[in-house]
Amino acid sequence: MRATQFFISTTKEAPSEAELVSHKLMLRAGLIKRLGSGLYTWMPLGLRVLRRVEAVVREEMNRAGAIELLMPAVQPAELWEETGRWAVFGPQMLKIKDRHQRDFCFGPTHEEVITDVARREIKSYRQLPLNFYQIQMKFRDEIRPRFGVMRAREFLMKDAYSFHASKDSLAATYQTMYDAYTRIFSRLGLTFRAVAADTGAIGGSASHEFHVLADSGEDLIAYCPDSDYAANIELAEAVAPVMPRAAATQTMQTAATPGMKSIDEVAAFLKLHANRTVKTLIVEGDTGPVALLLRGDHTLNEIKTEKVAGVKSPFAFASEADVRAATGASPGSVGPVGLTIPVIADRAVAAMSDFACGANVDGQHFTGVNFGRDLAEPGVADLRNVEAGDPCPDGRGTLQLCRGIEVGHVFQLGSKYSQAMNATYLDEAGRAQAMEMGCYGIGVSRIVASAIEQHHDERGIIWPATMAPFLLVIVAIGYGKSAMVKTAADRMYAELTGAGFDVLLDDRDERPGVMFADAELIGIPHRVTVGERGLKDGIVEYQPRRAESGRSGEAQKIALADATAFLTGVLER
RNA sequence: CGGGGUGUAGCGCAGCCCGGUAGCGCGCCUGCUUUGGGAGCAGGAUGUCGGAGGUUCGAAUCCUCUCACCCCGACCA
Repeated sequence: MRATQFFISTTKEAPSEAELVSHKLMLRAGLIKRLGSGLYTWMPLGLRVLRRVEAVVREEMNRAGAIELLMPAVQPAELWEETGRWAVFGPQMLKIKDRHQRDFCFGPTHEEVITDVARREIKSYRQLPLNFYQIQMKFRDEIRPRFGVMRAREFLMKDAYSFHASKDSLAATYQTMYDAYTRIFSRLGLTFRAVAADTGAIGGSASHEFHVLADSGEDLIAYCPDSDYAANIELAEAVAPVMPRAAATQTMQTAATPGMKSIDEVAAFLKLHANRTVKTLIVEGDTGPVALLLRGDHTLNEIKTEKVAGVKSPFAFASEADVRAATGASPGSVGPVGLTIPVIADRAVAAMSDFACGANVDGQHFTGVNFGRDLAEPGVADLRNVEAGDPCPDGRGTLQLCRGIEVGHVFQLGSKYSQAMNATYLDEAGRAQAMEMGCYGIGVSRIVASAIEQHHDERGIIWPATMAPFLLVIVAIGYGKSAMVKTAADRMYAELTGAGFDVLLDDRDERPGVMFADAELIGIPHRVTVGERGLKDGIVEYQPRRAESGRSGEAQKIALADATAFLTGVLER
């Protein structure tokens, strides 16, 4: 591609809305343009990158035996009503009406559509297993779109759905997909980690997320340096303390804590560490409010909590009025002593003695509280988020936390959708059986942003070769003025393009600085500079795009006669 | 949904407090000079000041409403 026949629109300054490096660089490099909140145009240069990522995903999916198809982006409501998700999916789903006032949605995901395909097409166990995938725009009406294409409302996703006659077959395909994902993210040059993930209300036996590791990531991952344990913090188990509960040594006393609402205030006032206090959270339960007890310095894990028996799912805090009705006190002074509603303590709380908590009278707390003496033994569950230094659930070492960007998710669905939609096949005995299903997603557009998060410097993007929009840029200095430069650059371009490489010939009538700066901002992995200065001595200069390898440059001088051969060797690597 | 903030040329911003009819940098156009790290000089174009209403002789500026966008929060016992 010649720059004069392409469209490059770089800027020195990024629009003020951009927060994240990747967002700023994508805007500055002219990869994307914003149309509205969470809506982006992929400009020609950005689209090249997106297509590159797609190509790797497609290759590996095909290699793993998945079969590509393409489903409609707009889906009828009836399908979603069959699974009950029309009502359940919530405001994230963009619902639209056609001219006949019939309900549709812009697909946020495609389980319903693919299951409909499967139930129409698959009749016999002989046809199974099957794994279908597509690469398509999804729309999810995020509460707060942000970070450019990282959390956009419309985004490109690869979604695959597999169908099986047995759980074993599902497990085998699940592993195949897991391995394919590992290959995909490795080929794309990303530093990533597969982590155990929440299986949610859907159930099923296994789910893993693939996270690109980056401090800017929105997810927290708990991992163990001493074992292969890694889990999303939503899921990571906080194990019970090994030390048994100490015997009570204090008597329960009332302390006036006027106006104090937060644990920090109360703990500071009582001269206690927050880990000697218990906070009581009133949440909605299946049959009225439920009290949850958490150590003062711990944080509630809503995902784990909503799976606890008796707690309402989805998770919701009780209203202030309900808190008052259930406890007689306002939030801030609530405690478990004397409550008549169900009380569930986190494992850490269950092992506490002589603790402080709210007294169910505004402005009062108790100290020296003990289970079994001052109040009944509570129900016990794992309610809290793990913290760095917590013991690893597999018993080997301690947990660390890091941040990640979720770029992939594999899931064993089981028969949830096939049962709801009556997707059955006939087994060997001629009996109708619900198909086992798996689903496997990759955020294609998000990969582009996350790659930049991992690969950039102060000059711009540094693309891994597998997703670069061009592999090499020929910076031709004075292309329009110097016949010598034009001849050499054209020949090199023709030879390398002929050899199948994606080469950008910068034949613009720009000053050298502009061309160098653009090449670095856009992040093309290899650069060769052709100018009269070098050609007079029969040389051109080669420089790879590496972190911090700017103008100080360790440019390598190459004889013009050897240039094509040299570059071919470099690019093939 | 709650809180905060911002809307002025394609982009980044000033002007607003203290009302007098809009400016700077980058970019863009023309010409000349320049050509190995985002050129110089000269000339030029571009704005319903987010929208609606109000106050006023007069509104980018003050008031009201509204829309859009950004950030933070949605952990409080």
